[in-house]
Amino acid sequence: MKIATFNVNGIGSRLPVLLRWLAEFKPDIACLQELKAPQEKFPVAAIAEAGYRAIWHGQKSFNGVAILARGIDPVERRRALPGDPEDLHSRYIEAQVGEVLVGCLYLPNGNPAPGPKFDYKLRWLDRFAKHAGDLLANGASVILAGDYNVIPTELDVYKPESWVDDALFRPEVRQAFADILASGWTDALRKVHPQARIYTFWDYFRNHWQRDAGLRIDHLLLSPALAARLVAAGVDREVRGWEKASDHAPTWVEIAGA
DNA sequence: ATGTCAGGTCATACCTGA
Repeated sequence: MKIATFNVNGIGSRLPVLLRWLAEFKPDIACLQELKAPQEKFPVAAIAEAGYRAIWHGQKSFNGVAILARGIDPVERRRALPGDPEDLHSRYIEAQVGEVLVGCLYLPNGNPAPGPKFDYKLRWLDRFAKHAGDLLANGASVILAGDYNVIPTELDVYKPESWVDDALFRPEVRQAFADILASGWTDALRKVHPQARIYTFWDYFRNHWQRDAGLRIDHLLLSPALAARLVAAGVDREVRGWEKASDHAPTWVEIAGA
């Protein structure tokens, strides 16, 4: 079973890229972020035509997350992170998909740091860590996949020194991510490729894609029950080179059985 | 500071968010 995460950067203008990726790479489950579309503008018919059923949480202008599953209904469990009813950003959705519980997240970018946006990122990370801990408690097969906006280590950025003041690489943020891993979650890409330089995002500035000046910020975290069945993980890099590409590439894991 | 996208609006030129 292949489970992927893909920050599409606008599902409206990026629909041809999304449909081509689904057709060519055929993930069983796909977590999408940055729909940048209100709830009623989600292209449910085109996605159904491609063979996927979906749940989504849209928002005007920015944010927005979705879970797609091929030939099976995602059964929604929640459409917000617990802990702050006043947080109205569409950044988290969770569903049971067959035997796997799937959490799809779009963690706040947090720039500029310091500032209120960075404070919001740290609060969101704290709420996420608590929820991740709750999900671990019952031993279920859980995956938390999405755009974390976290560069975990120096191996995950083309030029660490130019990112030291960025909200994606600040020590508090890296520590929060490391604490989540230490609590029992497995960073699937890093588990399969311990030393490799792997990027999932190349911004549109300064020919970063052409220079392979990227970041690894899209992550798939596995609970112990799923980590035990991890057989492969990777990035569909070529998608970043397609016409009208998102600035992120789809990132995936292969789980044995099912 | 720069750079390039998408989506939005006191709309065909700027704003935010990334």
